[in-house]
Amino acid sequence: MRVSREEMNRSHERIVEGAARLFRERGVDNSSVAEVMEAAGLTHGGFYRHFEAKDGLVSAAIKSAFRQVHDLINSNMRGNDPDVAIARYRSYYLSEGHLSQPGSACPVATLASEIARASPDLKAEFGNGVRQILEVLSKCYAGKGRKQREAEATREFALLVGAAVIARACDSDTAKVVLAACR
Amino acid sequence: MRVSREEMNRSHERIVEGAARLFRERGVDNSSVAEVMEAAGLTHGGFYRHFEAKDGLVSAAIKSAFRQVHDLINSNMRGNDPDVAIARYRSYYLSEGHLSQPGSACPVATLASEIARASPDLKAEFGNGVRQILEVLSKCYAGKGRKQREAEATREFALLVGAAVIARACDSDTAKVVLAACR
DNA sequence: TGTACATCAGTGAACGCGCGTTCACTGATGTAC
DNA sequence: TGTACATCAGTGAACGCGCGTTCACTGATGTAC
Repeated sequence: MRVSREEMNRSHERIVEGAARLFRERGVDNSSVAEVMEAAGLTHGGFYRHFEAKDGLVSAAIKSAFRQVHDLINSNMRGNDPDVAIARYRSYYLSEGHLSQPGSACPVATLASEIARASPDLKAEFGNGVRQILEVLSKCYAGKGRKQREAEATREFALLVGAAVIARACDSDTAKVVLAACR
Repeated sequence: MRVSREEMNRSHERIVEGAARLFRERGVDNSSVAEVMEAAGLTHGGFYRHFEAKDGLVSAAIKSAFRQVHDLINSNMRGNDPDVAIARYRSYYLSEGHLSQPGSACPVATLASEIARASPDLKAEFGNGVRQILEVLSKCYAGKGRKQREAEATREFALLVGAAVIARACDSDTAKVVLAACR
């Protein structure tokens, strides 16, 4: 039966946020529309009142995941020394908590290889998210030119993404060695 | 009709090497058994004379992909200064050629996030491959203790994997910026 | 070395299954008067 | 403010499709004599 506009907006949000979590946990292709709808407390048929196809949900979920981590970085940096902020971010990124909770983790470390095979539109979406993260991290590198700060932030982020991706794909012994070297 | 043992061994090799390429290009779940067999010049039904299930092929393909890149690193280092070798490896890893040919590229940058959701056995397999790469790269860092050299090699490798993973998932403008900063 | 027979690599139709998507339907919501 | 009706968010059965896997079959290979 029809629900109110308010209720529908809440449903939409639950669908997108649930997808943002499920996609990071199990991958986009391994998360079915039915699972996403069930996580939102709905049935699969209603999905197409919210999106024309699964593709649209992927785009919305990526946006949502990036917004989430972007907010997290911003709030963690507020009131902190830039230097301290970077150290905290690195420590968080390579922490057991971040690595074992992919559903709320950085989408770059969880979704990148699937997006690598996706449409140009999704890649552009993903690129936007990456640039936003890099922009915030750049502020943590004092002195030198803007370009140099951006380059340093980029290298830092690439190191973190690489370490997280490798650690999650290996047995825990190998993961520990990799993480220890990168922390 | 039955074929000779020699012929069967050749088939097996074609299956595994084709899978190692296909899995890196399209992902494990997006490559069907039928596609792998077709790439090997066979039909899907014969697959089960070579493996009990697709899982076994994944394991063999990962081994094959790691062997391939491991050989490549080794032969590229032969006769080179350790310092030069690292620079060459970095330049190769972030090159257009390596990034645009995932089928013959480093399996860590292409398969890691899928393996992250796989069985402990596959993760152990993957961990072995990673450790072998790190071992060879470690030799390029002169002086200091063995542990310190290993840590430096690990950070270098994580940076490369992260940069490659990010670059492949973004629009080409963002990719260029990321690669320029990491080269 | 020949011969007779068991083996088994490879074929292609068929299986059950889960997927993304469609559709007729329900009934509360939103709107026009 | 009430009333009558159109709209449409959500339901659940049904669709075609591709997947991993199975199986009866074929005929060249490998083996025992």
